[in-house]
Amino acid sequence: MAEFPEEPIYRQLARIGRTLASPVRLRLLDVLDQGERTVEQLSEEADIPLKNTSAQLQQLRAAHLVTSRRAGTRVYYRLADERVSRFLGELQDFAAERLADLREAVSEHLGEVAVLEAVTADELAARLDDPGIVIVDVRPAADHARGHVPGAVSVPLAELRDRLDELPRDVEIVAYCGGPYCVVSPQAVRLLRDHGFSARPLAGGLARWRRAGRGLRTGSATAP
Amino acid sequence: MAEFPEEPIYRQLARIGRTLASPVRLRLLDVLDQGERTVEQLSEEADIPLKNTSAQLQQLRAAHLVTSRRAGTRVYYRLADERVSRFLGELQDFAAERLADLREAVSEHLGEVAVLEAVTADELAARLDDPGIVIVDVRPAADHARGHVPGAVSVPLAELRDRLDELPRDVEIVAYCGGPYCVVSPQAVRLLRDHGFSARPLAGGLARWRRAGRGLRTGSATAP
DNA sequence: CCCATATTCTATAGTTCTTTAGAATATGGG
DNA sequence: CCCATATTCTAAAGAACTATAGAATATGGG
Repeated sequence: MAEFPEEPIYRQLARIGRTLASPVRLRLLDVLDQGERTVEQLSEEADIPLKNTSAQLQQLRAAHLVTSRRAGTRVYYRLADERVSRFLGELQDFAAERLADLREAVSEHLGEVAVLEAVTADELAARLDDPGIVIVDVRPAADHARGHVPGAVSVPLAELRDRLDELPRDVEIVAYCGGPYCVVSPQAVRLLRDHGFSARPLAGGLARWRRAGRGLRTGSATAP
Repeated sequence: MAEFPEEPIYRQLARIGRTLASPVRLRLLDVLDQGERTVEQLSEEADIPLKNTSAQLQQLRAAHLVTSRRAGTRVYYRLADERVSRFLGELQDFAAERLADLREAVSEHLGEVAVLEAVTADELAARLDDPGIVIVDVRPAADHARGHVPGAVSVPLAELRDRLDELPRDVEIVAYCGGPYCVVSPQAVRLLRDHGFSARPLAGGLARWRRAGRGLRTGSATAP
């Protein structure tokens, strides 16, 4: 056991690293970045056994990355603060930069098109007032109501096929969903393209938009 | 073993986390942030057994955080790029923000004064041309020659006691050394204060200065 | 007060990581 | 070509972490 004099300092730093060293915990953090969840919701949404979800949440809490509150018989977890979300984003960018295997896994999961042709948050921010684009929020309507990209229209993926005629054909459609590795918006883009629309996904979803310090709107919006 | 669909992505992210989960590796990264080193130099400077140093360097290289080059019979390691240094800094800030135990360990290691009364890089940058401060680089002269805060005078800690009369008594002295947890500049500050000087350390040392995107000067500088 | 539900705690098997000894490799000098 | 030096590879013991079963706790309702 190495015992250099700064060991206590680096041991503490390593606690953060260790907490970020588990795929399960990183997944939970990404889900929590979408908003507050109960243990059961997390378990279901992240597709992780309940007991393991609870156990990992204890570790996240011990590292002060999440906080919890009890409401009746449920316990709600959320990210400790907005800085955690930003740091997560930094980790993801940093990792993507240097691990080709990560870029490959993302490409495999989302599809190559979703990665290569994605609109960046900066690009979208610059074109918010451009009449040549329509922004479509393909998450469940409740998520849209809780906060969305300014001007974004809510068309949940499940309804998209039946509501194609609400969308204009002469402009570019930018579709987004929640997390940075969410497959919903790539699926929406594929569906739209199959029907002759010009569509691209938003890189990193709403999470990256928020992490870039971009504002959100709340409340509902009607179709264009 | 959890097997949610995004697992391959998060497994890759976790590789970076895992690499940052060891006190030994974090220490090695901080030493490498000071500049290129051979395995033996690292082992000695970080106070970690040679074989363990080598083993951990393999892992850092596998995660693409460091690169190496062979020169004759030595192998030199360095951080893979400047982004690694910045990310390290972000990790350190992020960890310090939420782990009271880390702040305590730093306080214990450096002394409370060094933490509470340190000059921030921003503050120092704003006062670079202020005639009311003198910046003293207390690292070995060779390190100073390789790069230093603009205007900084080289007075290695070992020589400080004998060169006190070179320093002005009517201005504030800012002393700095290399890494964020380096004890050399706090020691210099204590020595200076004991001799009636007004002195403060630079928070985070030259590492934080560099990570904040501040420029360096190279070459030698004479005493004030 | 007892019950059902949601979550956490305790204990443990299995896995992975760390450390280090000993063997192996690579380089330059004689 | 052989040797000394610096580093890495291989192997193995020990420590730490993950996942999960089973027991325990906390809450609100009847």
